[in-house]
Amino acid sequence: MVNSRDPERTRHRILAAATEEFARYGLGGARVDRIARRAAANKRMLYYYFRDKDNLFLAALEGRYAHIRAAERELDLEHLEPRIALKRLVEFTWRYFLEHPEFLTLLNSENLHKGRHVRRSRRVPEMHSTLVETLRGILRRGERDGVFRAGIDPVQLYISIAGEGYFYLSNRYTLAQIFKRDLMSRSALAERARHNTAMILNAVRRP
Amino acid sequence: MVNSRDPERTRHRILAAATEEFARYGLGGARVDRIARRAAANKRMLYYYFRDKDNLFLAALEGRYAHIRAAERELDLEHLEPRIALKRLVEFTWRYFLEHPEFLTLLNSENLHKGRHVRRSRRVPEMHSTLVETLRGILRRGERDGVFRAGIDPVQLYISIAGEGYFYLSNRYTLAQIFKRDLMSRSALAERARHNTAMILNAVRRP
Amino acid sequence: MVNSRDPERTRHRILAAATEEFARYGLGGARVDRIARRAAANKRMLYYYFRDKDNLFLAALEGRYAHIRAAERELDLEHLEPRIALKRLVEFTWRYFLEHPEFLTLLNSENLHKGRHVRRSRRVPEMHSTLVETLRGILRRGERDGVFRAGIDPVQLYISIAGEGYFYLSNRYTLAQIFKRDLMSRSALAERARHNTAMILNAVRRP
Amino acid sequence: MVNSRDPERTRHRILAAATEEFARYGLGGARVDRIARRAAANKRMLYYYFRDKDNLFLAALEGRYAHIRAAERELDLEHLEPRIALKRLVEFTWRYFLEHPEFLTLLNSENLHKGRHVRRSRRVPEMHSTLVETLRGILRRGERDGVFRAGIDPVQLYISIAGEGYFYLSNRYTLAQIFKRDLMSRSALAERARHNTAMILNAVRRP
DNA sequence: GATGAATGAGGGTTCATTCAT
DNA sequence: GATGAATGAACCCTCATTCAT
Repeated sequence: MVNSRDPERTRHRILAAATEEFARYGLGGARVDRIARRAAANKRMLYYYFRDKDNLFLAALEGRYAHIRAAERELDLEHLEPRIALKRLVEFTWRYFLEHPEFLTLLNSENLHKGRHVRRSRRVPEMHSTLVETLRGILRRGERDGVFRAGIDPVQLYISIAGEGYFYLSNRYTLAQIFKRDLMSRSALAERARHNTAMILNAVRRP
Repeated sequence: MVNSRDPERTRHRILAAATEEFARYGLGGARVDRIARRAAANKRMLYYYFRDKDNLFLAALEGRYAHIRAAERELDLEHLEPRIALKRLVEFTWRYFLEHPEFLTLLNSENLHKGRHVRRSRRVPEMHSTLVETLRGILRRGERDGVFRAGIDPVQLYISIAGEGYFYLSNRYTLAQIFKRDLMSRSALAERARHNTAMILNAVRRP
Repeated sequence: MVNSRDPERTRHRILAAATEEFARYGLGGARVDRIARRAAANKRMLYYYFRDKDNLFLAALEGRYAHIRAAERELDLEHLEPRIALKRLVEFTWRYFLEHPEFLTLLNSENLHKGRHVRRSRRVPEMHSTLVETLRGILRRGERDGVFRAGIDPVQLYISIAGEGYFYLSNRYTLAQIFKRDLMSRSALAERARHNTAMILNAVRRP
Repeated sequence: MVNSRDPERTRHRILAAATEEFARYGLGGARVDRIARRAAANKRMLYYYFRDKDNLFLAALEGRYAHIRAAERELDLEHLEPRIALKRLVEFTWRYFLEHPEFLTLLNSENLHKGRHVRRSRRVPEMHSTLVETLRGILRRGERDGVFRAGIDPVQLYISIAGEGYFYLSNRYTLAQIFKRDLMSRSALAERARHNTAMILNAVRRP
C-alpha cells in the first residue's frame, strides 16, 4: 500500500480525491468507491476520517472556499487605486473560475441541495467577512475620488463580478450548443476576459 | 388509473412531472418512480413515450428552452427604442429566471453532464438564432443612435445579462450563507432587479 | 401497413419472424416486440393468432420439423441400394443442419425446457413414423444383402447420424475456441462432410 | 447469514449455485436472485466476486471444462493399447455427459450466445491441447499396429465421439417424443452405451 | 382483424454503509 | 489506523400480456 500509517497524508489524499470526484459528478453522482480507489485508501477510511459522504462533501467545499479566499487576499486590493483594485478583482475572479472549474461544480451541487451542507458550517461565513469589507472599501474610495458612481452595494457588485464569469464557464456546454460557438478556445477566453472587465468597469463608472 | 386513453395528455403529464423532478433533484438524483407516481402513470409509460431517462431529460430541457424563447419573442423587442428594448430584455430575463427556477437547475444538470443531451438536439440550436439576431439589431440601432458604445458582441452581452440573474438565483443558498443575508425577501429581489438593470445599461452606455 | 387484411399472410409473417427470433435468441431470449416488429404486425396479433409466446414457439418448432421431414421424404430412399440410401441420408442430414441452423437452436431451446412444448403436440410424433420405418427398411435390405452388420437399431442409428452433424454445428463456437480451428471455412465443412459419411458407413459395414 | 467471513467458501458456494442455475435455465433464464439465495449469499456478493452475470457464467463454464478435462486426464490413455484406449475414452465421454448434464446445457447456452464468453477466456484453450495430442497419439499407434485405418483427424474423431453422446442426451426430450421411446431407462442407457462404442470402434477399424 | 396505450411483476445492477478481523 | 467481506434497499429498465377502441 502507498498508505503506510501516515494519517495526515491519508486524510489529505482522500479529501483531494473527493474534491475531484464531487466536482466531476456532483454530490449525487459521486461514488464513494471511486474516491477510495483514487485516494489509494480503504473505503472504510473515508468513514473513519469524515463520518459520511455528506460530511466529506462539506469538507471538500470548505477546502475550496478557503482556497479561493486565500488567493483573493493575496491580491492586496486595499492598497491599490480603486479602479485598478476593481479591475484586478474582476480579472482574478475570472481567472480563478477558469483555472478551478471544480469550484463551480461544487457550488452547483451545494445549491442543488439547497445549501444544506454549508448551512452547518461555521468556517465558511467567517472566511467571507473580509471580502465584503475590502470591496466596500474600494467602492468608498472610488466614490470619494469621483471615479465610481454612488450607492453601489459591495455584495451586489461581487455577485455581478462573479456572475459574469460563472455563467459563461459553468454553462459553457449548453451555451456552446445554443450559440454554435466555441467558448473555450484561447481567443474566445481572452475576449471574454476583456468583455467582463469592460462590463464591470463601465457599469460602476461615474457617468 | 386516471389515465383514460388520452395519449396526448399522458405524455404531457409525464413530461411535466419529469421537468419538476429533474429540476428538484438533478438528472442523477431524479427518480423514475417518483416521476411516474406524480404523473399518475405507469412507470412503463415513461419508456414507452420517451425511451429512457436521458431522453426524458432532454425532452424536459427542450421544453423549457422552447418556453423561455417563446416568452422572449413576445417582448417584441425589434420595435422598441434600443435602451427600452435592452432594459426590457434584462428585466424579462431576471423575472423569468426568478419565476422558473426549474430552468436554472435543468441547465446546471445538463452542464454537469457536459451538455451530452443538448448536443444531440436539433431543436435547441434552431430556437436560438432569432435571439442573437434580435439583440444584434438592438445593439446596432443603439450604436447608430449614439446611446450605446460600439463593438459589443450580442452573444457576450446576452451571457452577461443572463449571468447577472443566474448566479444570484442559482447560487442563492450558498450566497445567503456566506454573506449572511436573505436574498429572497421581496425587498432583496426588488433591489437586485434594479441593480441588474443599472449594471447592464451603464455597462453598454456610450461614455 | 403492409398488412391489409390478408389473415393468411399475416399469420405466416408472424410465424416466420418468430422462427427466426427463437432461433437466434432461444425461447427465453426471444422478444415478443421484436417478433411483431419484424413481422410488421401489431403485437396484439401474435396473441390473436397464437394465444401466447409458448404456443407460438411450438408452432415454429412444428413448422421446422415438418420442413425437414418433408425434405427427407423427397430423398426417395426406399428405392435405392442400401449403402447409397444410407450415404444419401447422412449427406442430407449434414447439409440440412448446415443450411438450417435455426432448426438446431430451436431444438436446443426446446430441450432446455425439457420438451414441454413438443409434449403437447400431436403433429410432431406423427411426422416421424415413416422416418424410422424407412431407415429400418434400409438396414434390413443391407443386412440381407450382406453389406451391413446385423442388429442395428434404426432409432439408434438415426441419432448417430444426426449427432455427427449436430454437435459439430451446434457447438461450433465453443469447438472453434477450444481447438483453435476455423470449423466453418469451405474446406473445413467439406472435410467434415466426408468424415461424417466415412464414419457412419464404416460403422455399419459388415466386418 | 451462514456466511462467516470465509471468502474462499463464499466464492465457491456462489459458483456452485450459479453452475446449477445456468445449467437448469440457460444464461438468459438464470436468475441472479435464485443464485444468491441458493448460495446463501447476499446478491451483492455475486458482483463483488464475479463482476456481473456474464462473468459469472464464464467462471461456471471454465469450471466445468476444467473438471471434465481433469477427469479425462486420469484415464491415463497414453499407456493403453490403442483400441482399449479409444474404447475407454468413448465410454468415459458417454458416462461423463450422462452424469453431468449441466455441462451440456452450459455448452448449449454458450453456443446460443455464439461463444462470446469463452472467446474471452485464456484458460479454456490451454486446457485442450493435451486432449488432442493424446488422441493423436492413440490414432498413430493404432495405425502403426494395423488396427485403425489411416488418415483420421483426432479433432474430427473427438467431435464424433462427443457427438454420439451429446445429441442423445442433450436432445433427449425431443427425441423421446418423436420416437415415442423412453431414452433414459436403465436398459436404454446401457444399450446406447454399447451402440456408441460399437459405432466408433467399427468406424475407425482398418477394413 | 387490427391498433396503440396501458399494466405490474420482476430483471440485473449499484449504492452508501458497516461488520469482523 | 487499516483491511476485505458483507449488507439490504433501491436504482433504471424490460418483460409478456391485456385493455379500450
